[in-house]
Amino acid sequence: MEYTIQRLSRLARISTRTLRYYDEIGILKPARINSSGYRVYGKNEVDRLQQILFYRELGVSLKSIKDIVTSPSFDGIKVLKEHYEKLLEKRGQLDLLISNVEKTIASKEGRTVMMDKEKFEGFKQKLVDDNEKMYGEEIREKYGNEAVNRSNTKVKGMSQEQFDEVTELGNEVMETLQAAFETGDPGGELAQKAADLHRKWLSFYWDNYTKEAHAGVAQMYVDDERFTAYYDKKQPGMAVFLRDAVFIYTGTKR
Amino acid sequence: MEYTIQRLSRLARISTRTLRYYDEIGILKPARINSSGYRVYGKNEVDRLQQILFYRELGVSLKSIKDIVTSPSFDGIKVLKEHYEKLLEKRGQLDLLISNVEKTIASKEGRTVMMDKEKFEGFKQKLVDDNEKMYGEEIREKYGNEAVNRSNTKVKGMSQEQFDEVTELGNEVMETLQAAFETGDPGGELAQKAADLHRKWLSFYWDNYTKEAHAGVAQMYVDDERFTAYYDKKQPGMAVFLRDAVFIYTGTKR
DNA sequence: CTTGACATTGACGTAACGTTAAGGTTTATA
DNA sequence: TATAAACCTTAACGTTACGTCAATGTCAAG
Repeated sequence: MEYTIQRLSRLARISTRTLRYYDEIGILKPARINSSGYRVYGKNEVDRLQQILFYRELGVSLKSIKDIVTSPSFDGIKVLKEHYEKLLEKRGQLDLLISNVEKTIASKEGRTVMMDKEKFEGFKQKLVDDNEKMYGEEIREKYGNEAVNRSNTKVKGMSQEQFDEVTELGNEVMETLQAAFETGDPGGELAQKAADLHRKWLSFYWDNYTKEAHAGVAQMYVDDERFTAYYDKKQPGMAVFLRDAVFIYTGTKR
Repeated sequence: MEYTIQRLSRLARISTRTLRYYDEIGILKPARINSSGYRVYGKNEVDRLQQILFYRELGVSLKSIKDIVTSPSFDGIKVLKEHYEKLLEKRGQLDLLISNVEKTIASKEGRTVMMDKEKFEGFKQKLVDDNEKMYGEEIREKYGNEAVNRSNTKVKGMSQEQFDEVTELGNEVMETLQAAFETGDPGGELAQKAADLHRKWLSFYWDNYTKEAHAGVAQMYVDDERFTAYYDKKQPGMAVFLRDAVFIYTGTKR
């Protein structure tokens, strides 16, 4: 049995455009072209289309499908498993999203939209709380940074502009640090830039900066798991890398 | 505080391209353009960007976000709720997909890929089973279609080409029926075409066609909930509509 | 005065098709 | 047999939310 493009399209419940597209990208060429230039599909093509649609149904990209159907002995199961992992991740994200939307609707239904001002206050409060957790008695004693004592009040007194600025700076530190991390050299240009940005960032919270305190904090990032978790979030080993960079920056020897 | 494009981009952790794009599509214009043609953003823009990113985080399209942020009194909660429904549906589909992929991996791991031939046999067997369920003793008696007796054997004897053809025809019936349904007129051109296609489709299963049997089957679609469920799957009321069309087609009076 | 960091607009690329547009071919019907 | 209806072709733009050059202008620092 031979099929014109439309007959095949109706059989498979897809558009003719799709079939032409599949021809174009080479995942399903017609068996032959007749004298009028019409595409003619045969049994093999029907089978192949079925395979394609099967994988498509599973959400596999056409690029991956191409790999599957063009190489006869391709490991379809491997592709499927990879795809499966992606799907699970996607569902995790979706779940998170859904719960966020739920919360938002609930809070909006209760009262009017939280004002941005309030949001900022919220952010600031959170920062203070985090600091409180971080610069607890024990850590303070251990590293002796009396300068951090006034950190909290300083944050609370920040204007929104200052807050914006420090937020931006914090982002910059992370960005630079990530780029530096990829070079693998804590004494390199990028890493030193990151250390310098980190100093600037710290200066927002501290009244007076000293190399010793800076190095102390850097060491703390490695020793205290709450900090390590934060810095290693994106890349494991980042906290150690930052410490090494800061040590070099401040001229501290391990 | 005023921001250049890059400072704002770093503050919000997005690219400058994104900000230019938001300007382009009009969801976030800069406060002003300075003498050098640079974009200058102010406090209001920061606030607005925060809103935009908030909704973006929730997966809302920029088009919808535009509606939200441009009209000051727009009902953000309504948009969120609609979006929420979509998300739930999406998760449902995703769950289905995941379980399908799971099953596929499991079955592939057990034995080699199910051959297409086998698939067709599977489809055919399913069709026979469905028919068996549908044309059960009680229905047969009620409508007296002795012709459908041989339906099953006929299906089993089909070649793949015939099978393809009848599948296509079945699809066509549904398509036409849907289009006709939208016109709302069972006596209209489209509906009569659907009835005619339905006759052709039936003829694949029947040895001899009669108007009376055709009308009987059409009535059965309405009386038997298994059929009704099938035809009403896409559009409630479709079964009744098809019956009416077939009644007109066959000249049967209700 | 040069260099580097930053800014601009413009335009192509992405994934998987949908949708015209302009024009040839086959089939059905009067 | 003429013609209309149905079907085929390629070409090319539109879709989403930006990423990524390219070519060029501006500004602060050394």
